[in-house]
Amino acid sequence: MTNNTSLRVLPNRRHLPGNDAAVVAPAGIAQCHTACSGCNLRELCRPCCGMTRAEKEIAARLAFVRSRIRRGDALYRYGDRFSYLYAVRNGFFKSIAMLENGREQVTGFSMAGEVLGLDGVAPERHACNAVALEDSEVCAIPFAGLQELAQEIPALQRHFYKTMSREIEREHGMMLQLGSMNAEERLAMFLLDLSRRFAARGYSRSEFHLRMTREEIGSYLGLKFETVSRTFSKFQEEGLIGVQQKFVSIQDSAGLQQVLCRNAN
Amino acid sequence: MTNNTSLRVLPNRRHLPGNDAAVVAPAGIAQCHTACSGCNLRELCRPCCGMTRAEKEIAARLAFVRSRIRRGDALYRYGDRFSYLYAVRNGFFKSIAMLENGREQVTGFSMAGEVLGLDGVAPERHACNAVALEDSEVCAIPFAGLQELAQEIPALQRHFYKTMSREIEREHGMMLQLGSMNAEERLAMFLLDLSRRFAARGYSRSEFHLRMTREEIGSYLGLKFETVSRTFSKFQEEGLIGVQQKFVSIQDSAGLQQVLCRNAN
DNA sequence: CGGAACTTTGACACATATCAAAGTGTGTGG
DNA sequence: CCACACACTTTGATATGTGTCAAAGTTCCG
Repeated sequence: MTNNTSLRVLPNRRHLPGNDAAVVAPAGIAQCHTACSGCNLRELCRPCCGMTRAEKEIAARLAFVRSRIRRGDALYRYGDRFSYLYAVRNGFFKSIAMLENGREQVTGFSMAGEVLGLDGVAPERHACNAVALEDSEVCAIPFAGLQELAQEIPALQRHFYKTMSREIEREHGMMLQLGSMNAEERLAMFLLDLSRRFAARGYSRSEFHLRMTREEIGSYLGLKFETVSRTFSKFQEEGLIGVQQKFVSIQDSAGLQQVLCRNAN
Repeated sequence: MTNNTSLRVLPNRRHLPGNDAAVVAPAGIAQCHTACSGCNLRELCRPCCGMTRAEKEIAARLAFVRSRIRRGDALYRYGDRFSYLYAVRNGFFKSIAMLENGREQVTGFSMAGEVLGLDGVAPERHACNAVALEDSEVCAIPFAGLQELAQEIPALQRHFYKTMSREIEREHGMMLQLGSMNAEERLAMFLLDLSRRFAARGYSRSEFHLRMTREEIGSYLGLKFETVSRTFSKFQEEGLIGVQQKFVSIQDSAGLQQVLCRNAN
């Protein structure tokens, strides 16, 4: 059923403390110098805008490792050594950060064309778990190689800076959301954000199915799952959206946007 | 009173929409190729560990512009063109992010040795206001020059990556704090974080005075200022800290740390 | 000295959490 | 293919933490 010529399944590594020799790309994974044509990665792999032909040739040197992650499996875990950035080719991931006392929280959802793993650059270990919410494919980009290459190609360097800075921006936005918004506003922003990102990838802006549970949404938004569920119901009663389990249709996008304003101080 | 030979005061620019020609470093500011000896910057300016003598000479090419910011003045404002990163030499800053609907929130406090302005890299405009909470001095580091230089010096490049990644880490931590902690836990973390940062700079770990108001702390932690005040009082009653207006003494650091655990789910 | 900004404290309101129970969907093994 | 178990979702009743409003106290600064 699976095509093993160029893709392999990453084994579902259980995280054992101290076990970090067996890193993310086991020897078994086939290396494929993909041309990346047809890949819908938008952020990291495609600084083509600013690249000369020569630079593109250099870029071809960088060996991307593609791999499949099955639903429920971890792409990486807290404490794993940081060696790769991951560009999501397709599928859907959640990132989970941990605090010392065992508390954890979903810090983000990643879909096709987005980059995972930036959290690991400074500590050289991953600071969170990344788990696939559906069967997914990623390109593993060796960070050391990327650094070398960026040293030669200023456009790539700039592009990478921007990717990181955009992540900082995104988190600023989340802090605003978590720090100063009520449940309705948080969920409205969440839905509008998903809608925008699906649209940017050519999917419907108004109908999509959620890959995550109410509990995961709640964790991400700093709410309990019951509150998420109630707020979904409320939006539905108000005619803003239609919900049926994981299927969501946005019926009044402008109305959702107004939710963000109506409680503004 | 002010020594104008090498330092000048940045004029207090009121932000006018569309006025971004007059950027952060007006012609009047004296350029000083500081040797940075004695400067206690820890993050950006001093990747000396990995630098050879030749690299250090190259680094000397990068012209840092030092400037003073008076209490209450903005180092940069939302929408300003991004040209510089700022290393805080001394003093104290708050960063304020804005949302479309006029809502705003303190997203961070910066003290000596920390870097300000990373939010501007991707959008090429600053995404928040940075305001001095006391008379302060910064080194303005031209980002374009830094990029060029980093192109030549891999160690600097890596150092800069790490600086950005550390900022991402910090914001993950804030998301956890805002998303899953109650008021006591948030304030305990805040105090312990301040304590640690002061200690790292050679100041007392147990006694310091807050540069920010209760309202600014509240904005940062996603709480109202009354709640901040009440929680301070509660900690004092419990013997964890002593508070007198802006002066805080940490009397039971371990006890504060236990606050973080006692409500852990 | 007077006023402004900030802080503390109290009383009460309200949003969200908590606890509980029923309902729905989904996948698996017989 | 059905039946069962499990995970997830919805909804209700109640509890609680934090927000809101108000007033008095403190500090700071002109």
